Amino acid sequence: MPELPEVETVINGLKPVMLNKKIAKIETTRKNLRYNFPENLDAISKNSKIIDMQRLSKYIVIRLDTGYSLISHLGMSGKYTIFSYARNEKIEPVKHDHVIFHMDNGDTIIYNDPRRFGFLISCKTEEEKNEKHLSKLGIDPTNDKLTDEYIYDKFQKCKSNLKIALMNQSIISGLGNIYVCEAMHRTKLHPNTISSTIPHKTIKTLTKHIKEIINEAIKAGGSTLKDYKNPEGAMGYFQHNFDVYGRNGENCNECQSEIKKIIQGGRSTFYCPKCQKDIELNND
DNA sequence: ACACGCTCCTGAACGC
DNA sequence: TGCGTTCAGGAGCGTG
Repeated sequence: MPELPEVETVINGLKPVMLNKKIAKIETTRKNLRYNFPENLDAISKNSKIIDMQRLSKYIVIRLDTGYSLISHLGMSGKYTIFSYARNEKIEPVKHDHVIFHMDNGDTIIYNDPRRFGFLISCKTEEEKNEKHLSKLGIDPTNDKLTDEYIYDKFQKCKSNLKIALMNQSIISGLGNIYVCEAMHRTKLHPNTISSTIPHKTIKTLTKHIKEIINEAIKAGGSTLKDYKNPEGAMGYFQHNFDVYGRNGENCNECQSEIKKIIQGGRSTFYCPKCQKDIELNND
């Protein structure tokens, strides 16, 4: 599933064919994904030029010279596929193609999303800061402004456990289930630890690990970008080896203990009961 | 103001 | 073999 590093990979793959290029037309094959497509999609995008593209958290923001921005989210299963006109790539429509970007140079970019948790919405570029998805975002892990002081301060005010706090997009924006699990494991913190009880020193290590893990994954994504056309022709998701995510029942790489899966906030958490101790309770 | 749990959706992975 | 059931997940939103 696309998390921050995958979105970064996708936007880097899209930039060469979209940034500073003109959109002839955006075609949609249904009314909506998670939300309805913008009613004024044609008016704001037809014959417009893409003047900027930026990843904000897990959102792809496409800024047009009409003064509007398109906001794309990949949800669970969203994929972009590029068909290059210059390279004579034949467009092959497949099930769940929902949005087709016809560029004026003949390139075609298709958004496909089987589960339709993704979306494409728009707002005026000058009103991005007030857009409901973008307005409440915390600090991105790739941003130097994400410091241990910031996280420590936020966590001091937080009553919830570490897993929930790290998933809170208004504190750190862009961290998802996978990288939260990995960061807690690398820092040897139990997912049930109450956020406010974690010492500043430990938060410092946690902050370092969050940045490390995200940067490693972005780097891994970048290295696969060279041949972004996988057998399906879709771009973006690279295989990555995780220490705990999805590995319940398997052995911890550190201590060989069995990795457990618990549910927190309705979502799976994977952790090693031996490596990851609760600071306060020192329990399993 | 916070913390839950529900909701959207499909396909993969099971179980009988 | 083939059916039915369960589950996964981002994030807004409604409820308690």
